[in-house]
Amino acid sequence: MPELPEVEVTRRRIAPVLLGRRIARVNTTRPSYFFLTPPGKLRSALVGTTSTEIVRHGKYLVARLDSGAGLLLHLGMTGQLFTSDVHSPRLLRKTARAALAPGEQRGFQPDAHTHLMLEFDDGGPSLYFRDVRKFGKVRLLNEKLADPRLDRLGTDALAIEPAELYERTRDRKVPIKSVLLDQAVLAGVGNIYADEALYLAGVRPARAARRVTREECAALVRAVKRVLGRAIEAGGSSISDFVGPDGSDGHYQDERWVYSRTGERCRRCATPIRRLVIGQRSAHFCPQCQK
DNA sequence: ACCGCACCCTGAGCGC
DNA sequence: TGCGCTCAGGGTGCGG
Repeated sequence: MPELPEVEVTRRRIAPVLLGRRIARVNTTRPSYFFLTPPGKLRSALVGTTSTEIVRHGKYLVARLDSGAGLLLHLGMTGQLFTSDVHSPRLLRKTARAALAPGEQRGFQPDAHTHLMLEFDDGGPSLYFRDVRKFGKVRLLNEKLADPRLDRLGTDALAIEPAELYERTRDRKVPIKSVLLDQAVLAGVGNIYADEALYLAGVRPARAARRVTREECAALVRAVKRVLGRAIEAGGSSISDFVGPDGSDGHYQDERWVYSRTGERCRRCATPIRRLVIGQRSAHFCPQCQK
C-alpha cells in the first residue's frame, strides 16, 4: 500500500497516540521475517519505554525511545498502523465486511495478521501493526538509530532538487519510471505517485532516464512534490488496504490522473489511458499527453 | 555499476 | 459454489 504520503499521514496521526505514553505490554505473532528483531527481544526492549519522537525517512518510520534505542517500522505493501478504537470496515476481510450492517463494527479485535500490539500503562487506546502479506518490517535500532536500509536511502522525495535528479539519471539506461521508484535515488515514491508525477510532467514512463532533459527533470521534481503534497492533504490513497490510524480512508484515489485507469479516458484530452509493464510493475500513461 | 529476475506472503477478482 | 489463474501500491539478493 503505502508510499510517502500514506506513511506521512500515518506518522502525523500516530504521533499523539504514541508519544509520551509508557508501553505496559507488548504482544506479537510468531517469529517470521516480518520481525527483523525477534519478537521476544522486541518485547523486552519495548516494555517500560516511552517514545519521544517519530520521524519519517522515505517510506520508513523511526520512533526514538527514552531508553535511547529506536524502533524502525516499514509498512510494506499491506501494512496498517492504527489504534484499537478505530471502527473501519476496511480492516476486515471482505467476506466478514459484507456480513456487517452499516456502522455495526466498533473497535478492532486483533486477528492473525496483527503482528505487533502495544498496550500503554494509562489504559488508553492500544497501537496495532497489522500486515496481511508480511512484507512490512519491524526492527529495534541501536542508540545511533543506524540501519543499512536507512543508509541506502537517497534524498527524501519532498526535498530533492532538480539538479540532483538530472545528475543521477545521466548514466541510467533504465526507464525513467524505474529511477523514480529507486529508493536509493529519491526516497518515498512508489508505483502510484510515480505514474501520477510522470503524467503531470508530460514524460512517458518507458523513456530511458538519460534521455530525459534537464527541463523535464525539473518538471518531474515539481510534479513529484506537487502530487505527494496533494496526496498528503487528501489523507493518502485508499485503493486497497490503506487506512489511516483513526480508521479513516484517504481520498487521493478519487483524483488519480492515470494510475489504474487503463482504458478510461484521459481527464485532459480524452485519449484512453494505456498500461505497460516496466520493471515487473504496471505503468499507466496517456499516450497523447506524455512524450 | 548497472540491470533483470526470482522471491517473500495472502487475499481479491475473474473466467469457467 | 468452487477451482485455478492473475494481479497487487515494496524491498532484497542473486547472477550475468
